[in-house]
Amino acid sequence: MRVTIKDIARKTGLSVSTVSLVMNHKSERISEKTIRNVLQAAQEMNYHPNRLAVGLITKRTQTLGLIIPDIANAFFAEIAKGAETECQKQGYSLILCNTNDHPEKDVDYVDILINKGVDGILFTMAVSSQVHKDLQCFEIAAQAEKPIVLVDRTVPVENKDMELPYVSADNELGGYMATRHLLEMGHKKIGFISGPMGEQSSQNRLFGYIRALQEADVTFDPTLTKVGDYHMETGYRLSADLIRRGATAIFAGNDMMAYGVYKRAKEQHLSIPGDLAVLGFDDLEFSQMMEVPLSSMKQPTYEIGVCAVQKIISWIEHPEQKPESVCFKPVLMARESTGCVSSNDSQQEERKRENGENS
Amino acid sequence: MRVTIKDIARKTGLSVSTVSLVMNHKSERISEKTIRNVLQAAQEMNYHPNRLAVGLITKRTQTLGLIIPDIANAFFAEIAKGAETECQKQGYSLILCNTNDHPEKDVDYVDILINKGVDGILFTMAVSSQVHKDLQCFEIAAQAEKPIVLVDRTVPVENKDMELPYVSADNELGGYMATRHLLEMGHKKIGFISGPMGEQSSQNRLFGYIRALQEADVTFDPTLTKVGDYHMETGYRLSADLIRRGATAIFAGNDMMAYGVYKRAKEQHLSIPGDLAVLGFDDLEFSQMMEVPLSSMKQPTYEIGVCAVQKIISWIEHPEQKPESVCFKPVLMARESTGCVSSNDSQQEERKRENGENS
DNA sequence: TTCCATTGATAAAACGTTTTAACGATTTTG
DNA sequence: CAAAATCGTTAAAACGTTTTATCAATGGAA
Repeated sequence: MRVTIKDIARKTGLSVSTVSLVMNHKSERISEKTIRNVLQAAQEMNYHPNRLAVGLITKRTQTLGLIIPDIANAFFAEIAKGAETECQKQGYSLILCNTNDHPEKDVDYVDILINKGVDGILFTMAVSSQVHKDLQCFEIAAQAEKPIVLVDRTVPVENKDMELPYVSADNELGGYMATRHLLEMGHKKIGFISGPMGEQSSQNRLFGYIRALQEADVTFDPTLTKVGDYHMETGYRLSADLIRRGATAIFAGNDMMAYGVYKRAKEQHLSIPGDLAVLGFDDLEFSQMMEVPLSSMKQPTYEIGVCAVQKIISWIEHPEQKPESVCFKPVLMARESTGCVSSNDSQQEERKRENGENS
Repeated sequence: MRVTIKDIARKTGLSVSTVSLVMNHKSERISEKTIRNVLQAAQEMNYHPNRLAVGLITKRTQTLGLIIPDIANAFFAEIAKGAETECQKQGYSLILCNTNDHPEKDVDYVDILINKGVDGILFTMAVSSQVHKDLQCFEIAAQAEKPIVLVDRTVPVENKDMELPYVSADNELGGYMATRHLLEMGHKKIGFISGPMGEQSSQNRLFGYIRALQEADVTFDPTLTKVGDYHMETGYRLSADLIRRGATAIFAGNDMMAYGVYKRAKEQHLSIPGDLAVLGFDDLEFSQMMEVPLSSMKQPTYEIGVCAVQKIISWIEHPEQKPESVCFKPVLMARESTGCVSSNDSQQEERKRENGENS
C-alpha cells in the first residue's frame, strides 16, 4: 500500500493538518522541532503526496495538454520536445494528443483534457478541409475557465477580447525573406508552391511572397502560384507547369514539396541551382545533407514549444492577464540550391526572437 | 462552475448514488424511468464526471506514461504516435516524458507518473554511459504495483520472475538479415559500424552480423567492426578506416551513420554501390529519396508503439497474468545503395509480426 | 488574581466521485 | 394474515489531500 499523509501523521504522533502544513511550507506558526520531525518521517517513509487528491481540492494538477495534428511530423515533434522540456523544468507534465488533423478529435480531446483537470491546453488545431470545430473547442475551454494557447496555427476572430494568444513563426515575414533572397540572386520569374489555403500560415507566406515582389517592382503573376498540400508528390506534380512557364526559381511552401521539385528537376535534367533555384520552408534536418543542399527558411520550432509553455503557465498563474502573442522571426538558411556557398550552417543559426504585437 | 453529479442529482430529485449507478451502467436494479431521467438530465446539463475524483476512489485513471529518450528522434516519434493512437482507441491518455537519455530523469519521471496515478508505464530507458538507474525505477513501480512494459530497449535480469515484458524489433535478426543481404550481393569484406555497446540492441545487431558471416564461412574480422554512436558525423569518421582496409560494403547501425558514409564516399569519389555498398538500419523517411536511395532495415516502429500499449492495458486489466514479450521481425528495404533496383517500396512493406518467446 | 495576546497544533469541512449495506414499500409465499 | 422475498432507492463511508476557524496552553500585563 502506498504511504499517505495519515501514515506519517500517525508515525509522528501529529495531526494530518500539521503534516500538510509542513509539507507545503506554510509553517510559519509551526515549531522548529515538529518541522524537523515531519520532514524526517516523510523522508524515511518516502512519502509523496497523491496528486489526484491534491488536484481534487486545489483545482490544479500541474498538467498541460498538447493537441497536435501529427507527432511523427518532425515539425511538431520538435515543438513537442521544446514544450515537454519546459514543462519538466517548471514542474508540469504534458499529455500528448494526436489528432491526425481530424477536427472532431480536437473537440474530443479538449473534453477529455478538461475532465482530467489539466491546467491549460496548448493547441494546434486540425485543419482538415473546411470543417470548423475551433469555436466549439474554445467554448468548452472557456466554460471550464481553462486557458488555451494556440501553437503555430492561428485563428482569426472578430471579437478582439475573445482572441486567444498564439505562438508561431512570422510566416508573412518568412515568405517575404525567402522571396527577397531569390530576387537578390537575380531571379524575376519566381514560382511559388503554397501550402493549403485553409491554413492561415500558408496564406501569410503567400502575402509575404507578393509583398517582396511588389517591393522589387516585379509584377505578381498569378499563374506562377500553385496551391499545394505540403506533400512531396505535390511538389513534383505542380513544379512541371511552373518550369514550363519559364520560372527560374521555385519557392516551395515546405521542404517536402521542395524535394518533389528536386525530383522533377532531376527528371528533366535541369541542374540546381544552375537551371533552377529551389528554396524550401522548415529546414528539415535532411535538407542540408542532400546532393545539393537545400536552402530553406528555418523556424525556431523548439523555441516555439518552450515559449508556448511559458506563456500558458504565466496565464495560469495570473488568470487576469492574458499573455501577448509571440511571432518568431524565421531564419534564412542559404545553401547551394539557391546558388550560395554552403557555409557553416551553425553561424547562420543565431535566431532572433521578435516579440510582436498580435499579428 | 463545472456541473457535478450533485447538480444532476438535485435536478432529477434523486440521490447522488442513483445518478452514479446509472452513469456507470450498473443499473440492473434501477427503473427504466429514472434511468431515462438521469440520462436526459446529464445530457442537458452536459455532465462529465471529474476524472480526478473518479481516479481517487477507483485507483484507475485511464492514463499511461511514456518515457522515451527523445521525441524529436523520428524513431521514437513514430513509436509515440502508434502508442498514442492505440491509447486513444482504448480510452486512455498518454503522458509524454522526454529524458534526453539522462538516467536520473527516468527515476524522476517514474516517481511523478506514479504520484499522478498512471495505470502503467511504457518505458524506453535512458542509456547514457554506464549509469544504471533501471533497478531503482523498477522497484518504485513494483512497490506501487504499477506495470511497466519496456519499449525497444530491453534489460537483462537474472531473476526470471522479475523480468519485465518488452516490445521491440528483433535486432539480432536484423543484423543477420542485413549482413546476409550484403553477402548475397557478393561482398566478403563487410564493414560494420555499430551503435553504442551500452545498448543491448547494438550488441544484438553485432551478433546477427557475426552469425551471418559465420554461416557463410567468412571469418569475422574484428578490425572491420567499429563502435559508433548513431550520429552522422561518426559514420563519416569511422568509415574512413573501413574503406582503407578494403571494405567493399558497409553496414551501418542506423541510417544517420549511413548518411555519414555517403558523405565520405562522395569525398573520396567512390560511387555507391559500384565502389562501395551501403546498408542502413531504421529506414528513415529520407533514405528512399536520396540521390542513391539507401537500402535499410526497417523496423515496424508504429506497430511497436501500438503493441506496447495493448500489452500494458491487458496487464492492467489482468494484473495476475504478465503478458509475453514481443519481437518484431525487421524488413529489408533493398534499394540502389546495395545494387538493387529501386522497386516499388510498398510491395516490400508487408511486414510480418513474429510473436516470439522471450528473447 | 484576572484578562488578553501569543503560540503551536488540530478538528472538521470540503473537493467529486464510487460502492456497500440498509432501508421502506411492495409483492409473494406459506 | 404474518413472514419472507423482491424491488427501487439511498445514506454513509471512503479515497487523500488542503485550509480555515478554533482550541488549549503559556506568558505577560493590569
